[in-house]
Amino acid sequence: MDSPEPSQIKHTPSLSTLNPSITPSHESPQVQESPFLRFVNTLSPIQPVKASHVTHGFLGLNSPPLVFKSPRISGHHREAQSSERPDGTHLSGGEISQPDIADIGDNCVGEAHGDLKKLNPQQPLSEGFTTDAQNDISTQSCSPPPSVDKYLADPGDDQMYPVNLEMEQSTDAVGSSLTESEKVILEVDRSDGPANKAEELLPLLEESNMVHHERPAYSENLAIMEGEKDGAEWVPQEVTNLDSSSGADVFDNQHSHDSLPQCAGNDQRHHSDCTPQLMPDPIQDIKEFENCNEMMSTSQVNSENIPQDGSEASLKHHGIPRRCLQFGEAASVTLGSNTFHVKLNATSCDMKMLPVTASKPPGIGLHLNSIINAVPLSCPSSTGVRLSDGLQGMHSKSSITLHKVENAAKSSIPTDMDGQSFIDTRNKSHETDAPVAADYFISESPIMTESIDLYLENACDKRRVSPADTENTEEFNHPNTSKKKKKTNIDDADGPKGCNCKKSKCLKLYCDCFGAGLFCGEACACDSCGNRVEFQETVVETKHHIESRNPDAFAPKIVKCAADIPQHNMEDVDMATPASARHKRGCNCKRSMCTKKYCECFQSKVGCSSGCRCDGCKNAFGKREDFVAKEHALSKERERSIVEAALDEEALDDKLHSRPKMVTIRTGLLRPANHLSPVTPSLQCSDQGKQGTKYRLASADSTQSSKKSRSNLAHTETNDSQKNAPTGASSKESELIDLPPYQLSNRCGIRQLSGGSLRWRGSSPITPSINLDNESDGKLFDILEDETPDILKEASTPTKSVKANSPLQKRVSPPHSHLLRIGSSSSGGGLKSGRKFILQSVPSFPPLTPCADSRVVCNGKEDSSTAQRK
DNA sequence: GAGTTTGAAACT
DNA sequence: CAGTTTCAAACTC
Repeated sequence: MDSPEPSQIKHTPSLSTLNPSITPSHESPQVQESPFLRFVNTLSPIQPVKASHVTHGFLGLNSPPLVFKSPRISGHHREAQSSERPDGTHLSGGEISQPDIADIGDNCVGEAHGDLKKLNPQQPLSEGFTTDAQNDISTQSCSPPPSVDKYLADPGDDQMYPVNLEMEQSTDAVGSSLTESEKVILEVDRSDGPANKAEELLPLLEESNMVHHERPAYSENLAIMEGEKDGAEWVPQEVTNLDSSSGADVFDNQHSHDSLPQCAGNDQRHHSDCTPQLMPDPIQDIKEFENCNEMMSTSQVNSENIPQDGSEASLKHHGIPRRCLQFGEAASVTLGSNTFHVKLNATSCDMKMLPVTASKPPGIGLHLNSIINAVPLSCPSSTGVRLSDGLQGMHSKSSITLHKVENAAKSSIPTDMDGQSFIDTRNKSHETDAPVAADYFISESPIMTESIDLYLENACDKRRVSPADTENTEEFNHPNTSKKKKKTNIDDADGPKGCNCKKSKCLKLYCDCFGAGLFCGEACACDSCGNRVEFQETVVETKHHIESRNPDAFAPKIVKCAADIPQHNMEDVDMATPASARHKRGCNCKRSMCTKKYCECFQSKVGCSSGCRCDGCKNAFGKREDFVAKEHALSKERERSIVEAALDEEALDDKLHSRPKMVTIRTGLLRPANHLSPVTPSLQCSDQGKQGTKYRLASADSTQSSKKSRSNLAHTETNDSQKNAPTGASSKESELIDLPPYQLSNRCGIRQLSGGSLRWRGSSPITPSINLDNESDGKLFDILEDETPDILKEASTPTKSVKANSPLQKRVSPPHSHLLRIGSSSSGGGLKSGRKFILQSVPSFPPLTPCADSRVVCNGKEDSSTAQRK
């Protein structure tokens, strides 16, 4: 009781603030009296119950203390909770619960209020309160959690609610009695068993607290349920009332099933009406729950969620639960158990789809795994996607783990996480992507780079190590993952292979592990390895040192955009490279003829490109000669199309003004983005950087830009000689500066992209995709021209979505520098990730991007230089 | 498993 | 920037 007041105080405000609707019930009598509430009260008790859910949720919300209490165990735990419960309604379990229950049973909602009021003079009880009171009563054991429950875990929560309802009704039918409440208490302890199981199931890292809260309530409910069941069969009746379908079976099921998930499932079934909860399958529930947890743990919840939830409890804890809550709530809102379930899934799906910006950062840490998973789905376009993907991955993982987990203890969960990494390792794509993902993270949060790297490394280690570790991971275990695979590794199955460094201490790029940004692990057979977690500082320093010399040192060597490059791409097809990927730097093979793994291109399973300096290239994935020839051909075609387009536009100049985007190629040819269906040229970043020629694109509004661009015709094509020379474009850029704001904006976008190479994408030549060259960075956008078949080459080579070959294979490391550059380069928009940018017709780009800024951006040199330096 | 070959990375 | 050396992986036997 002591605690309740403070808790109440705390909670009250929060509640009111959070949900006006909620507040009325508990503390604001004024609100309570609202006609609506009255009406509700007048309604069948069932409805109030529904309301109760809400209230519970709030109560739970209100009761952060509960969270703190969580560690407590069963009986005491409960009491403490009850005492702490914010609402006066939450009287001490013994005292309040009994009378309350009696009241409820006898009087239903309205009367209960009075009783409750009496019981809790402290709090102003209102009619609205009654509903709450019921909730509280029913839940008293449970009530606190509701909010918590919701936040913590959907399933659990869901379960709780239905149970509560039943409890209430049961109490009514049975007739309230202290004895029952006592029983409940006693049984609660018993119920702990199941609850514990549930906890085990719960993957939450921190869940313990949360779980405890939920447990007691849940356990109590179960206990009550059981007790009542035993005592009387009313329960089924009640159930039937609530839910025609489920009925007694549910109880039976609950009975039989101690595990939460099961119960939850049952509950869900039962309470489709009253409570949203509902995961038909306990397993699914668990999965969902785990997913939520994972989500939470990994992503740490969106900021958005937090406010909504308004949970007072520790953010951390709540964070996870909140995620769950959202899902749960959404589901609950929607309703029927089945529907709910579906929706829950749907929501999860949606979540996947959603671009969760906030989540990213959080996710970084954990979950490289998730990231990795995510990556494959959609190359690196948007973090949101990744996350979502990651979520999916999470789901899959969780599902997988569940089976194991059910029997297993909590500890299993972490293993699962590891398992994820394993999964990743299996799939080449995943592995390869991992670094990419990391890159993205890095790009987005440069600060995180180091940590990210570590994660990656750790992940790698896990990969290597874990497979052996957990049986569970068997699935994930890569066949190659045996400790020292040195030479076993390989192509398709590329498992993580360890390095075998003898003299470099694994602190040079010679070391594949180091080069991939990974720590050496068990799989490595290196001597005097300095690339271990213990030596993080050294490793980091070394990395910095290397990057200082070569910013791209840790960038993925193979750049490819699987997603970005549509089959349509002539280049891709022509290139004959599998994923339309190319080695960033190109190989320098002299004797191997690019037919052996000595050749990085070959090893990466990509064709050689113009960037290669190989002799007698016979790369099975694409000969350099062929590549060049094709590029050349393509470039001509493009020119043609461009010219045509330009002509067309000229005719349309008047209209063009309205049109947002023209991409001007320095060749003087205008490319009407408009031609392309949506006027959106996609830009891709390509890393060829040093080697390749760099092309600059200037996009501006169709007419003006085109004109200007024409004036600017000077096309700067840089051959390999230009490698690092960011210089030159500035003068050209100046021209661009004059463009109207929106034009500028467009430019800026392009600039950000400022990739060196252009690439036409899409079936129609109209849609150009611009590849960003790391090196080209900030430079003016060069126009693709005939003269520059190389351009095409480049473009083809590295389309930007970075995809490294299996890191394990030969390295794919997160291109910090690369991404960072990009981000830096894009002063205005900050294209941090190597995303593909689509120039859309943005009629008037908000002046937000001041011309000056754009100009600055336009100066490729500066951008590039700064970016690289960064 | 030892030795050779190869080419990238590092160094001058 | 070119040339050389170092290094470790890839390859061969």
